[in-house]
Amino acid sequence: MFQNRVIMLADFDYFFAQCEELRNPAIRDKPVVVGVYSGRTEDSGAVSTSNYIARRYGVKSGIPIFLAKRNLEGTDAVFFPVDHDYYGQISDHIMQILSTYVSSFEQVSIDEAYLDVTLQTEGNFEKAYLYAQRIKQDIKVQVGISLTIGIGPNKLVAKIACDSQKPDGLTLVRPKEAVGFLAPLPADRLLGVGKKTFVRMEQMGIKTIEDLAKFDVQRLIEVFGKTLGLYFHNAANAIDNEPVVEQGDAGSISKIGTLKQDTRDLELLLQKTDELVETVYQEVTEKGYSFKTVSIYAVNVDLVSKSRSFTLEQPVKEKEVIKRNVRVLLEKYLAESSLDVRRVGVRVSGFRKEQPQQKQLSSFFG
DNA sequence: GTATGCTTTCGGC
DNA sequence: TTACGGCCGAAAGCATAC
Repeated sequence: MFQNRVIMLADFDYFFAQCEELRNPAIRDKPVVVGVYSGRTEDSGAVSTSNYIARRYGVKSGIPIFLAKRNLEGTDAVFFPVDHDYYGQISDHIMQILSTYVSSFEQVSIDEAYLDVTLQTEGNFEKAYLYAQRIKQDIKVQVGISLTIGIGPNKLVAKIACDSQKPDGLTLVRPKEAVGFLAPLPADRLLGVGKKTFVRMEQMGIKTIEDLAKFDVQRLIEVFGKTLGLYFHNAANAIDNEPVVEQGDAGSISKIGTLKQDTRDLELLLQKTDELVETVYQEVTEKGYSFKTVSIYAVNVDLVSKSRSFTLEQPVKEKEVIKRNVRVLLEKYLAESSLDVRRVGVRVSGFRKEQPQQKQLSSFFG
């Protein structure tokens, strides 16, 4: 029908902090910091998001809250604890509006979504640019939130286009421009290229996406295997056929909590994990899942995190199975470590949806 | 030999 | 003399299956 797809990535700007600005517009010209408070001491916790004014003071996602306070001393900065329910409501509202603009929609997180607007724009990138302006304006008027949109011929290019200019950005990369747009960027900007892979690539003389695009495919396949080698070659040449599709449910459910005080006492740890198991189990049950893998997670006093997991032969759905395995995994972990634990977590994954009946099987045999 | 699955760690938000 | 969340999927490195 059309020569190319038109894909957008919409990313809500500094989302949690912008939600707080929306709730209380008087703070818009102040540094705004949203953090997760662990409850241990007054300022124990970490920054989740901050607005761009706070970022000028080096206050960004992940740093300790007390450090953020220190950096912002003498300013009229305001701090908030995360209010996930409120941000979720605003996110749902925006997502609902966005989804009316597209033929395919894929929410990737609370503040990001891919839009396939090929039909709506008739495959025309000039129309797409105007269309994106309209979408941004509509969200601004209806919800009061600004967002950044990247437009490209596929998800890969749309994502990198989006990253290139924010907040309140709109970046268009036409099909003809895509290869040149990616060319100067470091190869690790591609999904699938982590630290180790990037080092291996550098050793092969590959630093930029352009280097990767020009590299002999056969040799890429020899080094990284057929699947990855071909994927790298295509991605570097701005070829990506991943469709925009509604995401299924998450692949894992986990709960993590910070202990009142550090300990390596099994029973004290179990007190905390039992609480976490209750919440995890409730969610798993609501979704009607069976699960195959149980994991524990521990952050030691040195802030290094460790995990242990166990996969069952068959999917099961009993709370007792989680509890039993959490105990075994904690025992195993404590035997291997000598440090006190600061935070613990429980994770279950490997979900199967409960099959209420076996109708599907008949077609398989029929 | 390549694909898939499992475990642990990493990193983005 | 420090200091620091909670989640998720991706990445990495093996082991085993096909």
